[in-house]
Amino acid sequence: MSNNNLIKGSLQTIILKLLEENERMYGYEITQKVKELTAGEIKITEGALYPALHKLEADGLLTTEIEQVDNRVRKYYSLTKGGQKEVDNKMAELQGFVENLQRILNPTWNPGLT
Amino acid sequence: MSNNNLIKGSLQTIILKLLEENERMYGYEITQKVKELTAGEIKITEGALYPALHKLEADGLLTTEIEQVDNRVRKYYSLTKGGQKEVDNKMAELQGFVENLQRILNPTWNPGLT
DNA sequence: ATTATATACATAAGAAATTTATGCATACAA
DNA sequence: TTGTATGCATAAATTTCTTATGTATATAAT
Repeated sequence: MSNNNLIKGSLQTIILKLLEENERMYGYEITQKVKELTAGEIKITEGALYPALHKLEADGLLTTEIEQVDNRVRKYYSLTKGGQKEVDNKMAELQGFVENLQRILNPTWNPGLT
Repeated sequence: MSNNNLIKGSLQTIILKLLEENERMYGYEITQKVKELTAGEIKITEGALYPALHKLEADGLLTTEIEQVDNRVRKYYSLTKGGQKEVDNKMAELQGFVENLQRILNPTWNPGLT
């Protein structure tokens, strides 16, 4: 994940959320999407992405379909029902953590502000 | 750090920021402060905290003073000049990361909103 | 007495998530 | 034939953390 040593542990959440929005995606597509959304500031490395995808699949949160496109193999991932539930859990967990972080780091910050 | 596998790498930022606000603190005090600020949701473990403090000191960002209080030893930490600069760097880095995370996870979110 | 909890430091073994490096394979441009 | 892009994958090493353990003092509970 680029030069950021921050927020290890959010990769699963990123994958799940992107798949909630996009129905199905393949690995390389995810790396490009993240790069695009963050103006190149966050780069997901293959060494982090593929093991994460395999784990989510092993945990029953994702399913795969393999397709041939232009003589190249693509492995599409999509959310299972369990995966769809897990998106909300992970998002709530992450949001809660970020709020706690704000309470620690930003003394003037108030969670009720709009 | 409690049951949160999220945000590994933010501990240094937390330590530096708390020391910017409090002039000087000792290890146990830091764990209690974080617990208090987050209503017990984030608990910094000793096994994470002390090695982190030692590393920050070794890197020249913190200095220490040992004192006896009620027959117990306390090791007070405070920011060096280098440490004071590093607070801003780490905070900017973390804020930038959180913004990028929002761009990925919250499609309707706009960084310019007030 | 002695057990538990709180304060206060520290280190070591193990687990988890990542980076870095490497490998295979196709397509296209220089 | 060299480099870049696409597309998958795994292994070694590193970082960062959890869990467990150890030392020590003080106080409250059993």
